[in-house]
Amino acid sequence: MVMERPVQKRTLETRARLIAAAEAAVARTGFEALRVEEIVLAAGVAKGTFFAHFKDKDALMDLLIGSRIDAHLDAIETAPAPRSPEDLVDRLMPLMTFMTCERYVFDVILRRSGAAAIEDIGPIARTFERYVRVVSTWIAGSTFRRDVPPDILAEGVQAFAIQVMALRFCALHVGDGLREPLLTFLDAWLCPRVRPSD
Amino acid sequence: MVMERPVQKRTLETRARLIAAAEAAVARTGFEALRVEEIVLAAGVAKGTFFAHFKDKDALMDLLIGSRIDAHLDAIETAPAPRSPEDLVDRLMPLMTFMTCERYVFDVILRRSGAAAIEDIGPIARTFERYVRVVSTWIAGSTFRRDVPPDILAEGVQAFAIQVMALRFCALHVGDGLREPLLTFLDAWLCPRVRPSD
DNA sequence: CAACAGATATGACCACGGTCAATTAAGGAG
DNA sequence: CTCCTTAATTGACCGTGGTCATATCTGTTG
Repeated sequence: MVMERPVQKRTLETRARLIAAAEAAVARTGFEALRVEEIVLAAGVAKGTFFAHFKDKDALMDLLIGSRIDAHLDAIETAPAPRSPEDLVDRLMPLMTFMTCERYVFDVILRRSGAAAIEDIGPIARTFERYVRVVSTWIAGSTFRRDVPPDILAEGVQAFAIQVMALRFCALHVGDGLREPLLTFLDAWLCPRVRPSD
Repeated sequence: MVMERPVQKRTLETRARLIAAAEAAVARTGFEALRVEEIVLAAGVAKGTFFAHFKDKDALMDLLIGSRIDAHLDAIETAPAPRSPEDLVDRLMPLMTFMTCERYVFDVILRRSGAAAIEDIGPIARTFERYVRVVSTWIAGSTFRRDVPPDILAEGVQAFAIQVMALRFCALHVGDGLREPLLTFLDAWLCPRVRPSD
């Protein structure tokens, strides 16, 4: 007879130990310096066990980074509709600051923001959908332009945010903050001031 | 006495052989499957020699991919100003198709599009500047909106192009072409139709 | 309880990018 | 031509992510 076995308690414990060890290591040395070896040693399991729980190192990163992004979204999603592009930028700033805390983190985010197959859509990819949903809702309740649907506008906001973050790691533009350039784009995107005769 | 020695002929030959071997391998199996070992064997040099010529594997990829992007830009830069967003999309399509020919290629492009230090700005990063310059020139000669400077508009075009290409590798949107979604964005970006009273 | 089946864990092993002290070639000076 | 300095090349070696056949554990069934 076919028996569907529930996940063993042991499994959850091991997984929790791995994640805890990883978080601790990140807190100590940041994301980039994280080594699978290090996690496995701290968690007291064999290397192979790590890969029984996570498809690869990126999958763990996805989880850790994704949960931080989610925390940022939790903090802002219930905010009222922004009154201006400045408002919008203010809300997005903490998230963007986190996303650019390390070059490596930003790379992982880009790599994981879209998944090749439905079955391996990871936490980060989900946060990207959520991001668009949140921003779209804000825009729907705002006084920004109405000639384009809110979800398209929201995707545009995401595109500009990524553009600006990428610029931050570019030698030519380093030192420029995130805020000012993003504001330039969002102002033009959300509040176009073309003359009607044009 | 201080003698500045010119680069030896041998060096150029070795470098040329490495690049030729790499190009041949790419033609055979694509970018992703490229192995340093393979290149080095085909070129008849030791592994260490490879890294004497290229900082790392990514640097070679940067070169190969960058030169292809440049070829695409060569082909379109002298075109006259686009009359419509459709026109603009048409011109950008071949380049975008190349950039998304392999997931790995797109990843390299993203990773290399900005350089951490001035001294290691690579070919791809340069093509990104060139891209913006070309599009900016087009826009300056077009009938698109005038309330935002052409170079900002051009950077926006780049941001949307990247957004759309990223979407292409996303399971949820696979199958959507590049053209239609990009057109949606560029229409809203370049030809906003807000009512003056808004 | 014993026997069993499937889920978990193990660690030796591999693939591949990258390093570096040692070696060899190039070509100018005498 | 020989000597000498610097550039170029070599390949054994390393770090790290990832695999997989084997061993162990767990909960179930009779």
